[in-house]
Amino acid sequence: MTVGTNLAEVSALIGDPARANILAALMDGRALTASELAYVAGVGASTTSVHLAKLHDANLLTVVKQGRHRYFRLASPLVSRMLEGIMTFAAIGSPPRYQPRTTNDTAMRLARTCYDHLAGWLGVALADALVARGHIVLGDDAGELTASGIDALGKLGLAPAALQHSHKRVFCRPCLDWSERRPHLAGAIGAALATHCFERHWIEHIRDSRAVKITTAGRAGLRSSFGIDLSDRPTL
Amino acid sequence: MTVGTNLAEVSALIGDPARANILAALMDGRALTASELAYVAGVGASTTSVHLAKLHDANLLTVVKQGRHRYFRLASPLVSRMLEGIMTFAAIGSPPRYQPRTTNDTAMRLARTCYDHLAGWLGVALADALVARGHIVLGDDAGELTASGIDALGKLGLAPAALQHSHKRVFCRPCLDWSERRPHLAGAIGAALATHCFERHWIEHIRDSRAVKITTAGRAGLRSSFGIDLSDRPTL
DNA sequence: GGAATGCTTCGCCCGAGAACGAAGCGTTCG
DNA sequence: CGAACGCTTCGTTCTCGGGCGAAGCATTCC
Repeated sequence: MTVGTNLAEVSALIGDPARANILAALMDGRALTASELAYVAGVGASTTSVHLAKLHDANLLTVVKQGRHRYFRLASPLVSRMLEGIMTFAAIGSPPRYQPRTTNDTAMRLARTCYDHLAGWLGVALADALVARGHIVLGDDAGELTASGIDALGKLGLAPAALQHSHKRVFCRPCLDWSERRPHLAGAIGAALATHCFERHWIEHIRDSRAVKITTAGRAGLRSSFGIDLSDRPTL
Repeated sequence: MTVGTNLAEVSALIGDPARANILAALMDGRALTASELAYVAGVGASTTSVHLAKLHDANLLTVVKQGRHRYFRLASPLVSRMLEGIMTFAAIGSPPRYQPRTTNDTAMRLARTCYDHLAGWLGVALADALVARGHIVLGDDAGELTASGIDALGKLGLAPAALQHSHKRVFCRPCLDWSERRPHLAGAIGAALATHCFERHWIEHIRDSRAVKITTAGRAGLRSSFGIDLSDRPTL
């Protein structure tokens, strides 16, 4: 069976804990060096080298040499999607078993990027707020911006109507959040909202992570614009 | 790393050739018995039993007892999506290496179902035909039915306008075809087209497979309705 | 130039887990 | 009721591949 074979080969590649850690660390699209990846993988440099070679051979990673460093990154958005698909199942479809929380984990669960939009508690809260106010209607597979939504987001300077009719990209769709297990907003509108938050410095990237920090200005802005209350959330 | 661990566990589960064959065989949503799965897995009954138990424990499969048979099926659409994601990468992102073709493989590549819509050569040809005639505009991530498309599909009795404004489901989106490596049509419109073809007996399910057979009536109908020429395609 | 750094290659060890066959248990058929 | 069937459990074997450290090869720093 040629189909099953490829399925098995690729999955087996991801199925090693060290390699899975490497791939998870690269999920946000950054490029990391072999040494950094050895650290996140939790194994020695020599072992990591072998793993990276395999991932590279299978076209999961691309590599660029820079001086005496070798920077690895995910080879394509296809790889990200594949990994996100597996992680989503692992988080949602799998039995809710006890998982120790790390500090970084807490930050990731509060707010992080997912491709170009927001995920984590914040991402879900944002989606909830827009749905609660009748700005967005969300289905299982797609969503729709209502007239009041076009109006409200327009007042924030987002010009959603302009995005709405490009068919290059889905305008509004739910994206299952693996930590909250509920949908957040993806598609053009999700990206626009994330950009908006970054531009106003409501959120900032946390170094070496997909997690984002919610600034003081962000706490105020998210409350006044969307009614999102962060007072009972950890400051980190 | 709690995230990477789950990723690895799930992937390792899929990463065994026997289990991958089992999952691939269940991809179309049918339920198969343990014996049938033992056959597709290519291992003995006892070994299969262990594999099925693992897949079941991890919530990838559900099982229903019926007499002395145990029927297994994929536990949820989430599992299908995950597997489709991996298979897509395996087919597209991986190096184009030599793959021996089996008879069944040929049928699968000609026409098959992908969830509820059509894939394979036929699926891509259908998408191409609609795009070429200006009925559909396809982007990377979404697609749009044009006025001429609404008109043309309406004449076939599809009432696309009715489907278009339910936001429960994406109306039209491209879905990367792993055998053709080009997009076919998914979403509500893809499903409607597939249903249309089945209802008119243009295509029929092939027993024990996701592959579909194109009937003589189908060859005529696909040509007259969409200009799809199957004369140089194998009859099987 | 020499030392330090980053990464890879090699050889070895070792454990996890996939496979099988035999035996056991429950269901159905004649 | 006995036989056949479908599936699981058990015990054993054995292979694959991940792990490490030492050594080797680049590149860069001082």
